[in-house]
Amino acid sequence: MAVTIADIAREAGVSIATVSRVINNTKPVSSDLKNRVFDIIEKNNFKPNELARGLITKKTNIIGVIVPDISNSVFGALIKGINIVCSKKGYTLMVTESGGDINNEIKLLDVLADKKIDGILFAGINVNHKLITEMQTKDYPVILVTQEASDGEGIMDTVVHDNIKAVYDATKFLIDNGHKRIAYIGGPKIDYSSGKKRLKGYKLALEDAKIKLIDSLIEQGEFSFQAGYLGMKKMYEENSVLPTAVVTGSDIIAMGVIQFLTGAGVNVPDDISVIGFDDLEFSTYFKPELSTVRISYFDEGAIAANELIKIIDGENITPQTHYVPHKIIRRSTIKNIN
Amino acid sequence: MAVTIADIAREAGVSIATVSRVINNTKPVSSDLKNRVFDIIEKNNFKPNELARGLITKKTNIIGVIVPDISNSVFGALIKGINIVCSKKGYTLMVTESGGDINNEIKLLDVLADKKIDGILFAGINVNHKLITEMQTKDYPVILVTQEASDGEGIMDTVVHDNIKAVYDATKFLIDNGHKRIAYIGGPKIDYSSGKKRLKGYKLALEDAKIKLIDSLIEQGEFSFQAGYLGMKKMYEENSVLPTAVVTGSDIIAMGVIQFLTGAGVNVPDDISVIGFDDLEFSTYFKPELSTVRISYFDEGAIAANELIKIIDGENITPQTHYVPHKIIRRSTIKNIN
DNA sequence: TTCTCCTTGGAAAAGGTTTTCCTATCTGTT
DNA sequence: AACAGATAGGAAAACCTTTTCCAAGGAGAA
Repeated sequence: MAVTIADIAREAGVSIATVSRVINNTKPVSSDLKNRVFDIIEKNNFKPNELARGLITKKTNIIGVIVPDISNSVFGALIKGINIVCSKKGYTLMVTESGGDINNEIKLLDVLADKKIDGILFAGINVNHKLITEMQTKDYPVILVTQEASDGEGIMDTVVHDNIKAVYDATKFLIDNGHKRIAYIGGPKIDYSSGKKRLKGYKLALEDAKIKLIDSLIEQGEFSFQAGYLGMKKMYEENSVLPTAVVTGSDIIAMGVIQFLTGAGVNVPDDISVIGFDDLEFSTYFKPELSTVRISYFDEGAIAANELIKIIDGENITPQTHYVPHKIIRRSTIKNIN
Repeated sequence: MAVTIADIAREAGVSIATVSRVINNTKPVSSDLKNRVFDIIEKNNFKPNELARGLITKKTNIIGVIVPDISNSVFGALIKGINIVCSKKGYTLMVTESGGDINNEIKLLDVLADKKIDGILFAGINVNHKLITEMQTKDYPVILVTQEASDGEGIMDTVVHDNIKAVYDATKFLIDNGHKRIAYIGGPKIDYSSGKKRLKGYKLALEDAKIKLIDSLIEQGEFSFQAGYLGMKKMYEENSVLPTAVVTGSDIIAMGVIQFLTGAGVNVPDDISVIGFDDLEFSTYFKPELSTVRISYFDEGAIAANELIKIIDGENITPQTHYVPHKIIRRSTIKNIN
């Protein structure tokens, strides 16, 4: 049988209340007594039962995390960032996987609620209105990370990278390197998804540079190697004149694109330049080494966790969107054709 | 205020005990009454407080996970496998990261105990005697995964791949392809670590094929790209006659090896064949496509989780080591020189 | 000296369940 | 008709804390 606070109280010859006060330092106790109690606690290796404690304090020091895919390295980095700050501040993580399915996400919101978590960090694929209203009925704080809410700006506290700006910068980087005929192969066209935002960044950059948009130079599909390969293949077959550069929605897509190109006898970067997105650890090892937009999902996680803990601690914070900076990383897949 | 079981009892005009029985189906209740209570529960969206419940049943339906590195894709796959079966069986995961540090691991064992988890899945780097004894003082079951205990075979229930056999097979595969001068570049030489086991598999295979061991063809270091690169570099510089094939301790190491080789003008696989270990998703995208030993960390996680839940459910299981099968995957980095 | 206020500590309620005893009713058997 | 045994439900203890309310004693002020 585990030792309880009552055992300590008995052995110290004081009341249970006093022991509790010593532990939590919640009311003055004479230092003599305090030391005696501490010694007895130490000796018996007593640890307060966190279930009993949570039952009354309504705090568990557990933070829930919902991600679409645990084994995806993007979310691996995110969770690592979250964990670094949470563990430092005495929180433990409850990690769940939604598969990106909204019904699953809603269910997980409840599963975690039942565990009495203190708050949730939510990484969704498509954070739509239904999801938002669902979150707002809960009695714990939720912070969006990785992905903004589809509408209702300013309602949810959010930590993301600026998808529009990032792809804008990537595209502009290619333009600055002399490219004019620039293709885009990106993620799915779900409303308000990051895929859509990234496409917008691409369009904006072309617009600002007064470059005309060519529909046949835009492909959208999954965030996968396969989709990159197929997207590039389609574009290759349907266009008599190829682009000189392609902006992609992720490193994985970029790799698929390059795979096709190389197989088709098109040299990267001599014939076509390619830029990825994310900067996976692996992108350095890829041949040719992938130029990309570096996103620190680790930082996103850390910042979001910090923000959530502030809210849990009762700081009154007005919801806002925090942008974590991105950075263009030049490696071997971009050629300056100026 | 959340609705409690007392509220339901009052509204139904029955005792709290009855409501509890209806919920848990723990004693016969007339079906009329049962339906009435269920309706009221539904209407009020009542969910039993899991803290209060856990306090008395001593069960939380939480499983703790300890891994060295959350963002490492090996552990990502492991956790995904664990989660698939746990979530299906009504358990939620509490994931923690140890950094592979033993003191941290010991601390986490307690942190999770304080959360009253029902059991732990432990993936360590070096599961030594100290750790084992520590685990055995706890009042929850622990299953080792990914990594066996250093000594005391048969004490801990364990789910791993057979490191010795896997590298043995990899080495033998090269031998069968006509190679005789085979190098090994693997993980660190910590006692009882997987690195050491893999080296043993390599040695055994050579021995069985009556091939003499050459010390200068063995390098051990971190499980990293860098270490692979440097290990191969050292070997390249110190040996006047190069190996025709190299067995590596991981895909990442293999990539480092190939990177160096390619840079030094040595062609893979024409001049030197290389085999990796793990079969990361990425190894297909690597150029040349990496031959490797496929380990399913996903399966390891799933099997281990199943095993743990059995134990939690009270099945009396004698500790044993479960081996999940591996598989040689031939891609483009091995040449048959027969 | 008397009164007030602060300090230290205890008793018991509260938090929300499950479970152990009981009791009363009903069914079926002889 | 009488009795055993099954069935249905309630009261209260138990799980282990924190916290509220109260009391006693001591210090300082008038």
